[in-house]
Amino acid sequence: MVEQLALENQLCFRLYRLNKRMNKMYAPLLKALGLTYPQYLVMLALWQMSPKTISVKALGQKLELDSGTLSPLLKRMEANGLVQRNRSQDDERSVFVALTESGAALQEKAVDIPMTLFSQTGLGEDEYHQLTQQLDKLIDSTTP
Amino acid sequence: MVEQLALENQLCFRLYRLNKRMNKMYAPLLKALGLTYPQYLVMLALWQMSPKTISVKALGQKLELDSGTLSPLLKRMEANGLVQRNRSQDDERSVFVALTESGAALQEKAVDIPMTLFSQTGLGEDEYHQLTQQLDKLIDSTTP
DNA sequence: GAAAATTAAGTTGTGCGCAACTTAATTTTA
DNA sequence: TAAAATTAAGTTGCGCACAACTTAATTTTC
Repeated sequence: MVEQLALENQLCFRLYRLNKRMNKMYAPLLKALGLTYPQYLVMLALWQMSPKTISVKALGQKLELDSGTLSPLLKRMEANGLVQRNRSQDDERSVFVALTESGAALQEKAVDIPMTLFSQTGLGEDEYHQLTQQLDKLIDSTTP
Repeated sequence: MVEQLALENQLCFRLYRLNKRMNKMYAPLLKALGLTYPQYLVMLALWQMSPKTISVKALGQKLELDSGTLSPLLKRMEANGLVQRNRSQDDERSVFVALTESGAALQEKAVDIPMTLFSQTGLGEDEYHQLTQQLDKLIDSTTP
């Protein structure tokens, strides 16, 4: 057996498992808000820029998702009353996404989520910041 | 805006993006072998223990996947001639997964993948090992 | 040793995630 | 300015990933 092919030695497998575990830690908290994890990311983006709106294109660049993922996802979020979609007047190819009132109001119920999750990781501040730095380095070196 | 809710400050978002980018870096290499990324993980597990076989249950524990994911995935892999599935004689509830000849032979074409990917990250040995240590720490603190 | 509980694999339904494609609007180019 | 190229969103098809459930086999309990 080639050691490099061992499952435990794969960086990608670590990221794969961690990402799934994170998802499972978020799931119960987000379910209480009626959100899936990628929908939560959309809400984070919209809360952050509210009351400004953002095009599907720009949202896709922020979240690194294409229209094949975003279009149906945003449709579901609109059906759930979280966002509204409006075609741009300037350029009728573009669609802008805006928070509804209840979508904006949901932020209140979400403010504690990051701290709750941070506590659940059991990491110290230092370890946390070290890790984010390391991840940023790798993210930079894999710019799409 | 609450700073903690900012998209850029989320550890989970870093992991989410990195995991997706990793997948996209692997995709073309794996496509040449007729594998998807999770199928590659199954092959890594099987190559590592070959010629011993493994139950679907144990494979699921290794990869942190449940039967809802593994059953159809293994069925596709069997249809592609990579693995065989056999119900255990001892316990007819269990199914054991074994490499076919061509599945085992595929390892030769995969040996260079880890090194190729490592090169593409542009990370040094030190950075790489620091990162894996950090990730292991977090993985440990989120044991399912 | 028969009923109850547990276990392993598989099925169903939903939501991503993306490649490949379509449609319609806008921009570029000749 | 008319044709060609580009762009934005959406659709289709496929493969995960998982919750919730079903089925069948085994183990536990009384």
